[in-house]
Amino acid sequence: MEEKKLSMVDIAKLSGVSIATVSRIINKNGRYSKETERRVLDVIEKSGYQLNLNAKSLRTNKSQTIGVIVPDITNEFFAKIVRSIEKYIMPKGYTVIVCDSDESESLENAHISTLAAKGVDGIIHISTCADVKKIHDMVSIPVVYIDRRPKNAGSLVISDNETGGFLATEHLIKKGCRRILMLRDKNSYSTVRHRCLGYVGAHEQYSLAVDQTLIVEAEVSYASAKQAVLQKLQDDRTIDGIFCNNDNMALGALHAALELGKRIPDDIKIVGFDDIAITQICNPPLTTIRQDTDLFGKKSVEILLRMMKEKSKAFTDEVAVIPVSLVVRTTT
Amino acid sequence: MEEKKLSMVDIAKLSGVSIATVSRIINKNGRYSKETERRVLDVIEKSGYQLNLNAKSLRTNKSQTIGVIVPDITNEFFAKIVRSIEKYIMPKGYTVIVCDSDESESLENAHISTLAAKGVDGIIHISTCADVKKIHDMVSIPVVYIDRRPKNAGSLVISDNETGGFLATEHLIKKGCRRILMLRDKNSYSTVRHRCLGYVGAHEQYSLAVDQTLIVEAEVSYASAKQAVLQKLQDDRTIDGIFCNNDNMALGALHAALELGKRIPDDIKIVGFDDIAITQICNPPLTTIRQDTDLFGKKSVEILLRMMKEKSKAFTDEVAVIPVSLVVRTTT
DNA sequence: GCGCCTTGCGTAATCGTTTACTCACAATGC
DNA sequence: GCATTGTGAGTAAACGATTACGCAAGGCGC
Repeated sequence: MEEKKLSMVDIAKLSGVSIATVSRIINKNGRYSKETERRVLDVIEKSGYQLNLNAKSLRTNKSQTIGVIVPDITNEFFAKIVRSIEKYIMPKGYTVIVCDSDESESLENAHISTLAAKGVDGIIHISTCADVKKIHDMVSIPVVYIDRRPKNAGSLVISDNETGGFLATEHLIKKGCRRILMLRDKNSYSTVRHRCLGYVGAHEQYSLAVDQTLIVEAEVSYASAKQAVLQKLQDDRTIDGIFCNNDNMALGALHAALELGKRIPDDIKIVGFDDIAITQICNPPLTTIRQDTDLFGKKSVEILLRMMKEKSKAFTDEVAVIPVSLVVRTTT
Repeated sequence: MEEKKLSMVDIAKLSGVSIATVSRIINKNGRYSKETERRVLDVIEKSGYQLNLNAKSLRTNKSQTIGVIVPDITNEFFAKIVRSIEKYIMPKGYTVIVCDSDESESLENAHISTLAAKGVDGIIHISTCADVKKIHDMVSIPVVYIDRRPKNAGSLVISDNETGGFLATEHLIKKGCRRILMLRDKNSYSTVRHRCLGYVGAHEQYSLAVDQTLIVEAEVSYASAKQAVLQKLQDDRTIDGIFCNNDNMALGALHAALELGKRIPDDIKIVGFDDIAITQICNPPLTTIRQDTDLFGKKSVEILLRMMKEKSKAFTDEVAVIPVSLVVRTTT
């Protein structure tokens, strides 16, 4: 039961070669005969030998591991991105360490510290910070920032949030809305700001004045959004459309409207953002702006791999913008 | 920019002590004076030195890291468990590597291999396998199996699924249902089987015959569940209650019923399982059996920590059963 | 037959820690 | 005053891999 873990030395002894040869065979580095290879592989197989990746990392100074930091893994949008990242980077031989920052800067820093101490080769980061300069003063690991765009971020993968905001608002306008409530996240992430810009842009394009009182803030939760919309709809009876910062909030808005006896989409039309699963399941199904989580993973992995390869040279920062699209359902 | 990473040797030199002392100070192992401690800590602070955890793990043969394997991180129930595990184990100084097995046995094995190679100290595992004997022949790491109960699992943390099935069914019976459809997951995990046992048990307790044609299988997805229920409700007009294997399926069932013009809960009553967020948001809100994800994390961490501490001695397998509770909402 | 390349291996240094031994010195007990 | 104990440190040997370097033997061209 308590068998000592085998090391390369054991394998070398058991197969009558040197440990250098064993290493070469395991890494397929050449300089050995077919015959020895077979013998050694045989011994490895039979003995159940397991390479010690810690030793390997120590020696080679690469860990074949990346860190992924997300604000909340129970948020379906983030979970889907994580899944996509794993899907694209595992075939390249990397392991992923997922960290949940719980939207807290200090936890975020703690995670970065341990990731650095573990010697991860790179990080994909959905950061809660407004400015990430401190992080880069602290550690020098390739980082790709995704979804949100903090100050001093190098490489980036973000959705085209402004266009998203524009498409949503334009859609509402074309459907006849003239008094469109914009329900935005209280936090001022770039995602939020850009969606607002799109909202304003659409108004300009269609020669509608932007009424600042129609831009309302709430927490990023169903409950808070519902509360805020209940309030606002009672204060302002002219509202005929709502564009929400994300689908959870949109759901809150939807239910607030229904609770007040509004008919959806006749009295009020609603558009969300993200295109998570509930949007198809809720009643009525929610019109929304789809973000391509698969492409998020794919692009960020692509860029990170490139950065890690060129680690020594100063890599150039890359920015990838992921297109969004309007998905029309029943709330508009 | 390209500063060489500092090691303990550098710190030792810079502060004029030996590297042993530096190590002792970092690990607070005693055998140094307050005075030297201050000096060394100062140097460390100023130089931005980062401990190399790979070297440490290599030397000590423990990695302060655990692996968590889940079938699908985008499933809110699993994501919440992961979050809870992190919450309870991070304060103990452990990092978590989350692996998504995508419900595939081979991916599961691949993950276990890398986790073993990385030298994780323990694993918390929601396994897709029916039997995990092979795994334990392969590696000898403490593992706590949670949620599902495979054959040859050692330590376990599972919900009281049978009681859950019983409570759900009893509730339906008490509300007047006599022809209760049980919509079960196609896969035959222990969770599924036990919920069925509860369903049968409640029938017996209330002297109702179990009609096998009322036990219907479907994939664990909204769409598949909806499809199956649409079909079944058209075939059998006598059905007046539905107990579903999880909330996503229950939502499918709910919408199938609504689509057929049934009034909920007047014509048909529905109960789900898990208590994920949508159950409160959907329309009408779903009665369900709540699983305590927080306790799942807490218990499994507790047991795993114990197993890791007693690694050398043969630890005794522990089984923790998490209580479930009925949450009554509007579908019943 | 001589130089030179290639192939197939082995030797030993190295990565950054931890820790078992030392050891000097001071304090304490009797 | 002498044995004992405790304190603050240093030396060096691991941990398990990778890899630069060395070397022998065989093949090849000329």
